[in-house]
Amino acid sequence: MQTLRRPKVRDQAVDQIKQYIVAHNLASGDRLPTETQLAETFGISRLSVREATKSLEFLGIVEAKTGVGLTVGRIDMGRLTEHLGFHAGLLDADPQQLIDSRVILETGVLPCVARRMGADASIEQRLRTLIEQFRSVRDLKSWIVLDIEFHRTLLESSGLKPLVAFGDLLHVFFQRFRESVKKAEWKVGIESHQRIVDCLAAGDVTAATGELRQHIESHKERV
Amino acid sequence: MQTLRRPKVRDQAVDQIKQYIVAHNLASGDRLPTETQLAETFGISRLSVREATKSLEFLGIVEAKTGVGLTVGRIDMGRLTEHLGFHAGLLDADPQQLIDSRVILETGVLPCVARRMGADASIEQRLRTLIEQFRSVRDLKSWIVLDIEFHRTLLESSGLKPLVAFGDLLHVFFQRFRESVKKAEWKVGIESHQRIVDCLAAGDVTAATGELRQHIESHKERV
DNA sequence: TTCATCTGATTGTCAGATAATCTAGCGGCG
DNA sequence: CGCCGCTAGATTATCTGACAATCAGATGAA
Repeated sequence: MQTLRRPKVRDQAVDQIKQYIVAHNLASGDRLPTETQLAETFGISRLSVREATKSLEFLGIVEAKTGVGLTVGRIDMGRLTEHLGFHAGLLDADPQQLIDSRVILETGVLPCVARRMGADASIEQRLRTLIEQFRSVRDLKSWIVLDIEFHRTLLESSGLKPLVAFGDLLHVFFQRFRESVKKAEWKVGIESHQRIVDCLAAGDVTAATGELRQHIESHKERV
Repeated sequence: MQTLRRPKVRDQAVDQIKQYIVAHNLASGDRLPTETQLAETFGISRLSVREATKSLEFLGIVEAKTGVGLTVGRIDMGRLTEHLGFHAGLLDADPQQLIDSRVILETGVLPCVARRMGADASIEQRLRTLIEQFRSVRDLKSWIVLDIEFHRTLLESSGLKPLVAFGDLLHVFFQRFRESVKKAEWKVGIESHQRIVDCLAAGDVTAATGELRQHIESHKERV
């Protein structure tokens, strides 16, 4: 039997606010109508509008300042990670699928990265600087930060912003595996990063792809 | 100067609820106290508790059912991507990047799809059924619906849910070019779909990849 | 001009009330 | 005994009205 449920007012409000942002082509920092105005426009109480804006604010889609008003915000994955990662058990994603997705995503951009690397020397420079920083890492926490940074930079080097955004999201769900990385594996990971950049710089995309695949799939052993 | 601001009640509530989940080691589906009880426990009004739970519900950390109560939720990537369209990486992305991202995403899953196709005949069946439906299409609107359905099915065939979610998101931003597709291009697109499935069924991933790349990149002419 | 102050606008929080919805238990009926 | 509908209680969903806290800009004095 299909339980037909009345659509909740607050969810409608969420959709309408999002729709408002899109329709008016608002960017980060732009003003939104006040809560009262939104309530009147949508024909609902201010409280329902509030629940909607508070939800959107939680994700960073809107920002609210006391005495000022609502503005369009900017989603940052750091905050998202913080809220979602507090209890890894709640994340519903198959580890196997996460790994495979990352492999496809990151190996997929390599041809693009190699091409741009040839045209812009600063890209290789940036990656190599990161690898240097790895050598002075002492604790797991900073290793994780650097590892995420490295893979993010790799995606950024492709110049494809949508994939960077998606990569960030994957990392949120990936976090829990990272925490079980053993110290012995750090060194292996660093070497692996090194080889990937070397291959790319040499224009050998195939070798870089194989190396990166193996690097990411090494997480499967910890599942 | 450091602007010290009074910590907001609902943010404290959010933290306390998260803390409650961790402290009691609750898993997905477990009951939470009622809103009233939480309000009393935290010494705040029920409204503030509500704003906190609604925010957490938005992310999927908790679930609220009318007449039942609050339970701990399960965070899935699909829900998140649904709201993540506002991420700067996507809003700012130019058409070129969207196309390139799609190429990488969809060609990336092809090896995986071909592999699964060999093991499960229903996958090929599903794709071919869609191609059949294309032949009876009359207007642009239904062609678009079918086209999206085809590419979604392709991604689903890989079994990688995260990529399906991301593909859905990309399609939202892709919508605008689709509407300028000329009728003459329909037929080309349909033939293209046909060849992709044929190549996959024959196990020729390389040919399928080339075909699919060309198929998606044909949108570049309309930018 | 420059600075302190005032004022209006806007969000933040609270209290109380009513509607909608679900679960569980009760009782009737075959 | 077992099944079914129904009621009662619990719980979230929504609304109304009110007041506090905060901030940006206007106002006015030195």
